[in-house]
Amino acid sequence: MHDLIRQAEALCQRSGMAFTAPRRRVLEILAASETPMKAYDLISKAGEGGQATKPPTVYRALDFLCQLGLVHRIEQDATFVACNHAGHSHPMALFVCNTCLKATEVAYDEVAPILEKAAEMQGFHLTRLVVEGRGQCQDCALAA
Amino acid sequence: MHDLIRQAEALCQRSGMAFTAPRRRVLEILAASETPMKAYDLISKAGEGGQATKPPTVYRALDFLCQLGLVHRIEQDATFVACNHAGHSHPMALFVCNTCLKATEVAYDEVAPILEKAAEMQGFHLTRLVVEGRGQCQDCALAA
DNA sequence: GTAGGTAGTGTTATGTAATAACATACTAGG
DNA sequence: CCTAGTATGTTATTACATAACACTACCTAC
Repeated sequence: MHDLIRQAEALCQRSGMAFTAPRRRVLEILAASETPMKAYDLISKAGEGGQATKPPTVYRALDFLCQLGLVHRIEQDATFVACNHAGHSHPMALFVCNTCLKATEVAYDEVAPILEKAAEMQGFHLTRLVVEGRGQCQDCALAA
Repeated sequence: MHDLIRQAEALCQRSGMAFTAPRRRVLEILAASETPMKAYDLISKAGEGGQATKPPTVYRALDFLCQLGLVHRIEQDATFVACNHAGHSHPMALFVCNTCLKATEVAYDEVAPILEKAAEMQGFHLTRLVVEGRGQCQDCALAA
């Protein structure tokens, strides 16, 4: 979990971007969370202790972290989750458990080319692909 | 386009559901639109002419139509689009053109099993799958 | 060193998306 | 009838996201 912060620092330094206080704060909170978080939970959490934190501050940090691939936005429910496989942004699907709400990352390297091909057959050229799922994770299946 | 309305009527009758005025109105507007629409555009459009239409009315209609597979919600940007392949809700991806904003539906029957398998390998059991893309459609590629 | 550009943050205000909660109407079965 | 089920109407509010502008820090070219 502190790994992620160090990775972020390294990544920023390499690409000449600033790993500023609000960006660090947002990433720390997300990294510490078991489950994906909603933006406004993040905002109020970020405001605890220190000075009040307003929406644009957090949204800007989130945009930055998403671009670097350190954080993913889950479109289905507008939540954000820290990425384990940080840095190298290869295509991955996010599957969210309906019970415990934890997100599981699954690589879909095999699938991406197929979808790209299917799109090209209709003349459509893909630049971004979102693959998300819902269901039940292993732990919750065993617990049931 | 009126096909879609007739299909909806038939589908509702078969399953004993009511194809009521607001549901029809929302589907008509979506069917007439070239591109996916945002909810509040729908709301104001639905309110033109007749009596004012409030958000819950439209959202309820959208929920209904989505469940029947007559309409799809595009999670990336919270828009709604009428479904050409209505009724039989086989898995399909929605690819949205960044230029003309039109949505193209692409079946991914081949891909779904692969993703399900990849998920199962991590003990995750899928109940819902979202596949969405962004890029450039054929028409816009040719026009460029 | 200082003028000007770039990148980032702080702050106010507002726009946009979605739903809770409750009242009302229609309709089919007993 | 009347009542259970289904759907709509209405008010209000909650949640998600960004526009616009002021300010600071830093860097670099003259």
